[in-house]
Amino acid sequence: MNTVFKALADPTRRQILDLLKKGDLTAGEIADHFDISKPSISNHLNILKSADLVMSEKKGQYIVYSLNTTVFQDVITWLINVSGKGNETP
Amino acid sequence: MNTVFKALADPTRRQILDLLKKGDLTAGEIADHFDISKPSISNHLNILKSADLVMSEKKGQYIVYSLNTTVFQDVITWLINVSGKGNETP
DNA sequence: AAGTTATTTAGTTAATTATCTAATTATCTA
DNA sequence: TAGATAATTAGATAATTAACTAAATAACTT
Repeated sequence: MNTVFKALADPTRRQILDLLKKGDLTAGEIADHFDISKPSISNHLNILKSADLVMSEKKGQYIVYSLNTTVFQDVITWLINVSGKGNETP
Repeated sequence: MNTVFKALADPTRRQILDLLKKGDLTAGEIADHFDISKPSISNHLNILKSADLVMSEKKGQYIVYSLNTTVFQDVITWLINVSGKGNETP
């Protein structure tokens, strides 16, 4: 859970997720959207992958990244739980 | 928005939010739950306050902290948007 | 097989962050 | 008002993180 929050705490990584929302992309295509070196983007992708927020699949010479939407639900649940419920005066 | 994600990216701060979910607490009461110095907790509270995740109110000698639930909704919305919608092949 | 392209790994550096101790400010009580 | 308690601010240090360049790996093309 901490890994996920840490991964989400960087604006570049959130932008990457925003890009992938629109469709799958190769590592290179993702890097092209940023003014950051490819190795740095590679590192960000790794962090997102470790947090299970994205998946990667090798397609020949390319590596295609895509969103893994399942983990988001856990974060949403935590947030709803901490913010929404438990506030009723019993 | 970045401030909020950064604030949520620390386990101690998330624990503080979990505590406040159950009810308001003074800075000292919060610090008592942790093995960390009071100044460190004070710093964490400051970060949570800057992110508008908590509010503080001076009650005499004490400062009472409480959850500010409104900001959580923005984070939830972002997460739902990035994970849920936009995946339909149009 | 030699060269080119895509991506990652390794190693380094600079910036940020979490923590600590010590000192300060403010409030309460005897 | 003097002493005790609550919380913060200040300043220092250690750990983490984001970024870079250079090198390595893997797959495609001619």
